Amino acid sequence: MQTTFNEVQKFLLSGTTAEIAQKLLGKRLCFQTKTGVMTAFIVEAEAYIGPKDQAAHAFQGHRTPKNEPLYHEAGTIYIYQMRTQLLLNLITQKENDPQGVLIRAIQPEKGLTQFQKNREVHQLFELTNGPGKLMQAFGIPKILKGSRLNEGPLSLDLQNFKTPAVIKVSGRIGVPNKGIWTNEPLRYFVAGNPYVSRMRKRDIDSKNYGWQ
DNA sequence: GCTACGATATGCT
DNA sequence: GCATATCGTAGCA
Repeated sequence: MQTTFNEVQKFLLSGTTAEIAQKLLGKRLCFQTKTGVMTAFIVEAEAYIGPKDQAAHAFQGHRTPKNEPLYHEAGTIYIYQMRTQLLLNLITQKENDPQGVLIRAIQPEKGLTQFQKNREVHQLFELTNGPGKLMQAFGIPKILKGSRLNEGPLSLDLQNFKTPAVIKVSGRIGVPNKGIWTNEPLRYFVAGNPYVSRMRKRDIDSKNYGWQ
């Protein structure tokens, strides 16, 4: 049984964007490639709260072709390019309510060989512990910007998921000098999971990786 | 056209 | 921790 677009959309409308960012932890991302399917669990996500959020691309209703997908309905994929990296966002809320969740880190499950082929690293945990890194490891193309989840190669699986033992909260990364928005607790991650960005070695739960 | 700059990654100190 | 690589896009002329 596969998750449908309608189910994903319902899920992405089921609370505030901050709540959804939190609920996304442990959910499974699937990417269909020519050679097979690659899957990974979300371990870190940040919420961006629309026009009032100084750190969001839709701050003050800013709207251009570049961030247009932000204004689309829940379940739309928004890919932002920063320098040479791509960043993956899932749109939450209704049409014209530009909110979304930035996927910051994942834990690979199936297709690990393909992940490592796409992105060679010395340390395994370096593979997907950052927003640009995970896009490279997955090999997700920018063309998916503006398309919908579960209708193309990229889908969100709500049936097979893990449950975080402890969810931690912090201010968002890379958001300096933005008043209260710099420290607003809108970043959520699985405590102890080694794939979370900026995770300190001694905080890693090497037994369960932070899962229940 | 030209310029400034960003939700980063990496490598060096 | 801090500099810097390096690229698409917006904003303006």
